[in-house]
Amino acid sequence: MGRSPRFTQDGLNKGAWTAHEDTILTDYVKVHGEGKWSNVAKKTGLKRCGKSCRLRWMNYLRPDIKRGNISHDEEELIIRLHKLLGNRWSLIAGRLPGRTDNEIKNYWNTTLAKKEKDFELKVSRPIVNNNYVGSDDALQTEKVVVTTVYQPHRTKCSSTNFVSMGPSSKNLKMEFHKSPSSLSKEDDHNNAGDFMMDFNVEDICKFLDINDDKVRGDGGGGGDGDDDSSFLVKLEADIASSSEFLSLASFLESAEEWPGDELNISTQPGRK
DNA sequence: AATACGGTCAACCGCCGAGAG
DNA sequence: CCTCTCGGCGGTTGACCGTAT
Repeated sequence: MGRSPRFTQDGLNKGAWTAHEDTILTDYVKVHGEGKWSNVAKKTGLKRCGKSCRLRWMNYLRPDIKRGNISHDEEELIIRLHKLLGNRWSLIAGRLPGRTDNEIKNYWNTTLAKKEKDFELKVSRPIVNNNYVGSDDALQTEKVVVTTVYQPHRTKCSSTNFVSMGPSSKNLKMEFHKSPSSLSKEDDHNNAGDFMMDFNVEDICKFLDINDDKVRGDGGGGGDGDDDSSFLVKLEADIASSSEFLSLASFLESAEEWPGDELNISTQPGRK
């Protein structure tokens, strides 16, 4: 696999790594640790650029790398994460211990991309079936309403999920309620259509690609709710739809347990 | 047996952001 | 500020391999 060895004009080796080169690099990292990759060539005589050394270590030589086929569970998780995060392979890999972004990217491009459409329904349905009893049509109407468990009022049926978080919250518990208009009598009787989900603020921020300092407010800058207006606006704008909330729930449900601090959350009725 | 073809995956490339000077 | 270096990321390439023809 890979590429045959070849040399650049500046004498650097390119292409496939040899076992001898792997040994040199591994020994170097054992002594000096990761980082300072540009020093590897200087200190070991290895004719590889720093980037190549880093890549080889990260994608192949690291001792914690998991070998072998992607399991069914891992595959499902990749699909769900990709649905959420797109081609952000490093983030996806971060949720799969022992797997590298390169490996997941390759796996996606060679195997999963074709199946993507087939999987879309499968990904969303387990959550629907477990927690969100109702027809798929109800999901499409984007009438999920979000409140927190700490302020157990239900917002009025709205098309916008609007949530504010206190400055030190790390986890965010949300209750998802099917909108009253889409609940059948039987659903209502069984409290079906409601489910609760834990969210981690950092992940929400990663998901939304925003700075979580704005949420926590520790060390100055963030402050209380009033200072977070920009965050709230973005949150409202970016994950207003129920489908995205469900996707986020799906993602975090599949992640490991989050260490939870006491929450400091309030909700506001949806606006729109 | 020879060839073509498509899948796989290690490795490279170019871009970008952070941090140091 | 500006420049430079480094590390990280996603996209792409290309050698290898198995299978079909």
